Amino acid sequence: MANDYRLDDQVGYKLRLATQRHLEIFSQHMSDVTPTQFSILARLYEVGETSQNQLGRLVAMDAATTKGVISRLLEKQLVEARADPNDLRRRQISLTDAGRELTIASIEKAKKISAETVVHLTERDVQRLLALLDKI
Amino acid sequence: MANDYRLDDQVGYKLRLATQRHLEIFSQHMSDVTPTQFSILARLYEVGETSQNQLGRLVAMDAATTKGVISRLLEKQLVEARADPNDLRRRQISLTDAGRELTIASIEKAKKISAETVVHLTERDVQRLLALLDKI
DNA sequence: AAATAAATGTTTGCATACTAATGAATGAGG
DNA sequence: CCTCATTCATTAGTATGCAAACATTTATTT
Repeated sequence: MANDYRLDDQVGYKLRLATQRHLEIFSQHMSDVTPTQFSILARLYEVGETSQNQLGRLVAMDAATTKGVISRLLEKQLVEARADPNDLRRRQISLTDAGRELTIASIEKAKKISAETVVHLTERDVQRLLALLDKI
Repeated sequence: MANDYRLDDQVGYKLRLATQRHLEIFSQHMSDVTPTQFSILARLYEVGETSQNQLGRLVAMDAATTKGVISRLLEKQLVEARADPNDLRRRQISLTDAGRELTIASIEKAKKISAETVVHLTERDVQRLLALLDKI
């Protein structure tokens, strides 16, 4: 029977709505870069210079997607790329000074974004939610 | 301090990863239509003929996005559009016979998809997760 | 060393998604 | 009846995101 299926009760649908809400909050607080661009910057800040593909893997992003994101960050001069002398296939990516500054400032905003996203949840519920999402 | 910020612990990041996993499961089980297209079909099956904009709202989708999805469903002849005689701005959308059949069959697959997405969670945890996502 | 396999990055094509701007049609109020 | 804000649908522009095909380079096998 197809009558006992309610779209609104499905995990996937709710995930989409939650993500939608999160993205809305994100764009309100951070206008310089997109969520995807920020995750690249934040990871780059954590790990330092890395190859483009490796960086993509570190944020669970497709190689093709990563290329596009990096291109836009290059245009904004937030990251820079150089050839790896040891491996001619590789393209080493690193933060520029401007990129580092913006990343540090953005991380403070990101904390607020995360907090506002779960503003209707108790601290205990947040931990529970994160754990449940991990199991998916 | 930016040192106590871990990208991997953020709600937004985990939401993206969970969604990613879900989409992967989805595409494995349902190849005829995309998740977005399916949600339009499922809703249309629930509510019957509706205007395009209204339908978009019913699945929390932007009007511009909705237009694209409907266009592709029209090409696949799963839905049909007709002018509303009472309101010339409106475009009434409804399922074709083929669309209804595919929707009914797809709903069964969708149940499996939802189940597989939360396969690592207990029934109790699933309910908890859905409730927590609702609060976001 | 030659052949094979694997990794890296690029490009193309398709499908979301959102913003902003536009034009047509409608409805409410004066 | 007329104006004006609103609604509906479309279009253009930007940014993800994935699959598939490709060239280059590196690693592994034979």
